[in-house]
Amino acid sequence: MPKVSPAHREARRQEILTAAQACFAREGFHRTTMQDIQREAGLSPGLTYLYFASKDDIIAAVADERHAREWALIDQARAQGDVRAALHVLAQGFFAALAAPEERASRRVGVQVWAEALRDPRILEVVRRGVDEPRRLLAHLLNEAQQRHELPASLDPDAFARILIALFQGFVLQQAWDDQVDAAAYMAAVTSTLGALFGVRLGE
Amino acid sequence: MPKVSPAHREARRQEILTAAQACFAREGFHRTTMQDIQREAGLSPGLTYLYFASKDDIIAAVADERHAREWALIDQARAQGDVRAALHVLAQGFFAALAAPEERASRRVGVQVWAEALRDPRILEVVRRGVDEPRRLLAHLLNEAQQRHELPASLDPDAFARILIALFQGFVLQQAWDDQVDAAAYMAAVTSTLGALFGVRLGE
Amino acid sequence: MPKVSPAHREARRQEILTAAQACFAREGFHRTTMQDIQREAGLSPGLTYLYFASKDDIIAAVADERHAREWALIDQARAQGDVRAALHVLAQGFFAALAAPEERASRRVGVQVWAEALRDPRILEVVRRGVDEPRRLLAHLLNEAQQRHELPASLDPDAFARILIALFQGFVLQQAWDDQVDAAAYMAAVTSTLGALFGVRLGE
Amino acid sequence: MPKVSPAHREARRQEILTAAQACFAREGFHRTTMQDIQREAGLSPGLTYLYFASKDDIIAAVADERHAREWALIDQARAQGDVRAALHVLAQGFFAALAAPEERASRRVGVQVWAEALRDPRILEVVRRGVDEPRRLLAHLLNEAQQRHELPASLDPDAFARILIALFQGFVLQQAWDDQVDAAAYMAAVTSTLGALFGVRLGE
DNA sequence: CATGAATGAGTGTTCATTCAT
DNA sequence: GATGAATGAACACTCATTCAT
Repeated sequence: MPKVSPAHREARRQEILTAAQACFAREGFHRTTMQDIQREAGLSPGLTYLYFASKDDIIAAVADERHAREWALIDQARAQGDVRAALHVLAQGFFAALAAPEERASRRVGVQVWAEALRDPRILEVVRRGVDEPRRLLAHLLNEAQQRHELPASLDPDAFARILIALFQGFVLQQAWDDQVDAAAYMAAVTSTLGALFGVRLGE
Repeated sequence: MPKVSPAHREARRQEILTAAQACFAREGFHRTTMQDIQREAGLSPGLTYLYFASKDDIIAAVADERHAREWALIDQARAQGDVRAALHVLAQGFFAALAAPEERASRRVGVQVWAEALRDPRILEVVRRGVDEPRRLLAHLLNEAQQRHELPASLDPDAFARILIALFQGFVLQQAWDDQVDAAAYMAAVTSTLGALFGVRLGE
Repeated sequence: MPKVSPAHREARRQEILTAAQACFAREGFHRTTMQDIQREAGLSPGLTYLYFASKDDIIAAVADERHAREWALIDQARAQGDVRAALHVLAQGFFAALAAPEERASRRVGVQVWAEALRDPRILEVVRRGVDEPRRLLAHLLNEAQQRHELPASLDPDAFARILIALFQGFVLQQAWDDQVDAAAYMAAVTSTLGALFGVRLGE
Repeated sequence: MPKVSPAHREARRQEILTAAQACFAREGFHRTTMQDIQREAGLSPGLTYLYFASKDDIIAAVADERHAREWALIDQARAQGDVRAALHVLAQGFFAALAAPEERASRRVGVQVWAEALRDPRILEVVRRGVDEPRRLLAHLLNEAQQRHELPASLDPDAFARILIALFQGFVLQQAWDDQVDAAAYMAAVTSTLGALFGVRLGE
């Protein structure tokens, strides 16, 4: 039987993750020390280890967190009856994340997670699922669109899903390196480019 | 008067960078120790420091290296008299890099460089130039294509250049996480997507 | 709330300083490694750094320590109502330090501190205060003695204070180089030399 | 048979020692690297080792050099027929060294040599001879002065010789720490203090 | 549960010295 | 003789993690 309520435990866990994400955004995973995180969270070293077994665990948990909203979005898209509506939900959701200034720190951490995935298999797993899940949904949706002749039949749905994801990822990178990038102009260009294929404005 | 020829010096420098890149691809920047690099290169610790002042210097040099081929490509593209030919050179060049299996290690390092740019201003500089230079060239070429009515006039050339770069970057990421991704299918999808805009097959 | 009492902390600090002084006396500042100090103190490397930020910090603290007893002596002398009594306290105190065999290690470290002062401004500060404070007090006392006609009025009190200090410093050096030097004979000679000026035996 | 003339060899040796002393005065023995000395002297690393077997050898040689002038002075004093004249030569010689601003660097190195003597037996030897030789000469001269009743018979000549040397050493220290010290005032005070014993002005 | 003092293997880097040329 | 590239042991210091309290 836990000595603290599950709610309290979860709140503590979140405190640590929030503190960690703040540190990671500022200094990166490897320049951030456990002590940094502990100081930021106002917790003792020992306590941290009651919630996470290692620093790598915290990194993995932060990576996980980052994808939580994406999962929600995927589910929401899946719930739409209509292909077009589903695509709309996805487009809106992902590009909203790109435009929101308050997500900047989170996006910076995201880029680091992408690199970390190359070294830590657990994080690779997280990242892969973060790509594969939307990709499968998108491929499914695109396939349906093809069957309705809203999209050229010659297009490979899976490859095209990768394109849509790349358009998101690439912009996250470019924006991480330069705050001044015009997100709206990018989205408009994406919309009109894809519109040429769909005969529809996706981003609206 | 130096005891070793500049050519020998340069060869040594390359040995170190090659060894470093191999280590970085395997273990990442931060899990790679200087000793790892020295062992891989078969050189003593002291010698390494006659060529690079610090580990960060090596990382920066590796980042630089990675962009050298891109610069060459850019120059080659610029040298083409024809917009279409120039775009063709760029498309071929970048996507060839995506498909080549022997570039895998290099691409993995590239992803890490992207993350490192968020922490080291010198690397940010390198990465930014690596994006800005192609972007400007692309925007210029796209603009010319518009004036020849080969591309819709409504398209923002700069934003569209970012799209092309994102298509490259996103695929690098997806491929870094999963070897099995079908590069040819991706390129075909990109080609046909853009072809809808251009009325031309770029990737051929 | 600290887990260890301030008293324990201070004891630990002293352990480190004592160990450091022992090493420094044997091997000098620069041949002594942090590992030497840690081994001598029986402490782990990490712990050392919870008490001192750097090796230089330890050296500075050791230098400081060395002057602590001198300050106490100065204060004690200042507290004397009588010039003669004050001079007596100083003379006794300083020359007692010269004669005590158990202070040998400390005196050896002292000589090194004198040299280190030429390189480390923080130590220069410590050393300067260690000279200036006694000098000012001595000059003041000598001046008073002059006003009582116990000392020739022609004597420059400040310069004479420097002489008294030099007599101490020079002997510390000579003794550091050769254990066999006869401290008692030196003190007797100093006493009779100065006695010729004062018409009084200082060192008794 | 040497490949270079002895004169050339000696000149080279001097170049190295001069460069070393300059470095030592600036940075101290331990912060000065062999490379610093080599750069200052404009010589290659290998060449340095044809003249000195180690860095410690250079330090020892620099220490030796520092005493060369003192030996000359001692010899000059010994050559005087008259005790008073001999003391005069010594007093003039040593105190001239204290006042000369161009000797500042040399005096700074001297203080470091004093500390180094505690660690390196070879340097201890040099330093000891640098003290013992003058001390014996002074003791001898003072003894003669006593026999002429120019000095109280009760004075221990050897201890008094140590006093004279201490007056020199102490001032070297005080001056090394503070350029602004008034050398003339110090010498005047020494002169009048000792004059009370001798009934003669030594420093003039 | 919570603390924070303590650990110690490991890090990037330096530098006196050597030796093939 | 002279060079300077090369060596590698040693250094000060860090930090993820543990565990007695």
